Amino acid sequence: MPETEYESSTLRDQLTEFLHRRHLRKTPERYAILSKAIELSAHFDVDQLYNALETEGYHVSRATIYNTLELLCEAGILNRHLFATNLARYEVARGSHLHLICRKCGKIKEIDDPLLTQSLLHRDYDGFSPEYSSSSIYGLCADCAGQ
Amino acid sequence: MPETEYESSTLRDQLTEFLHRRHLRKTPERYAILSKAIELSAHFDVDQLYNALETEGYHVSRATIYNTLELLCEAGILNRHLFATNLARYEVARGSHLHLICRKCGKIKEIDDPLLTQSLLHRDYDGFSPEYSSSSIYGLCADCAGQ
DNA sequence: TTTCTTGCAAACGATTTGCACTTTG
DNA sequence: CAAAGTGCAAATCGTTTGCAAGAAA
Repeated sequence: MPETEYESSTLRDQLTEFLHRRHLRKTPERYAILSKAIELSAHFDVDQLYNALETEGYHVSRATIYNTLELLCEAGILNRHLFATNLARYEVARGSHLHLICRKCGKIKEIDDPLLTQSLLHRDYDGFSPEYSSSSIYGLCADCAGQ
Repeated sequence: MPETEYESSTLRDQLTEFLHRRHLRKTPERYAILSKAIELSAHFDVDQLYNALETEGYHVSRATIYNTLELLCEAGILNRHLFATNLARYEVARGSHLHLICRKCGKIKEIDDPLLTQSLLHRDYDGFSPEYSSSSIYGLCADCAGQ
């Protein structure tokens, strides 16, 4: 069984468990949105998800997408990010996030750093319970710095 | 001389130098906005700055505030952040930023960590030139976790 | 006097909201 | 069937933009 399918079914189970625990309904829209989010996997925004679903003939209103993405964030399945622009971006939750953000062209490069994440999430924050972290390094990318 | 005044004049000089270098004009609005930004110091948003200026009888249009804050970011005097909400927040640039963000009530607590910042800014990022960093830890604050 | 800035109001665009209709439990 | 969820369109609201009037160089 391919790893992505394994992950994907795990996440679906995670959603089912979450919906059950909160007495919320298991609608097809919610699972369709989760599947597409997993498929897009890297940072995606609401419109990309909307278009991807539309392309394969599956129609869901934007309002539902907004609702569901918020739900998936609460379930800890997705993380929501706001970088330079005012456009929310989502990604499947993984512990480690280190983003190199060019403040000129807005390009975002992602770097994995499990060690940093571990150290950020396992400190004592005096009552605050950490769930996930996101570190952003702002600067100039090679292209923008070189001109 | 109090430390804040010292810092404040340094930042004003920094702005003057920046405007000179870029052949931009030294308008009273730009200095008024910088002064108020320094006075607010912690995270503030456009409206807080606007109201603070308005309260003391100094009128500047929002458009000018937006323009100037962007300028101050380019000058490296302020940093712009987007946390949970879609509202840009600014703060006087300091190397270290570690934010504890409650994903329920949106409260932001700031923690200083010069060591973390140093380690983030002095790595080799393969062509990318880091300028400043911001780390965000998302989770639940003591109040929201305890209910 | 030339060009940059400002202010105002209109435009924009991502997100939210209200409400009638549909579906899940 | 009752309550929750969806779709649609209108409303919201932070931010951007166009342009005429004002100020810096």
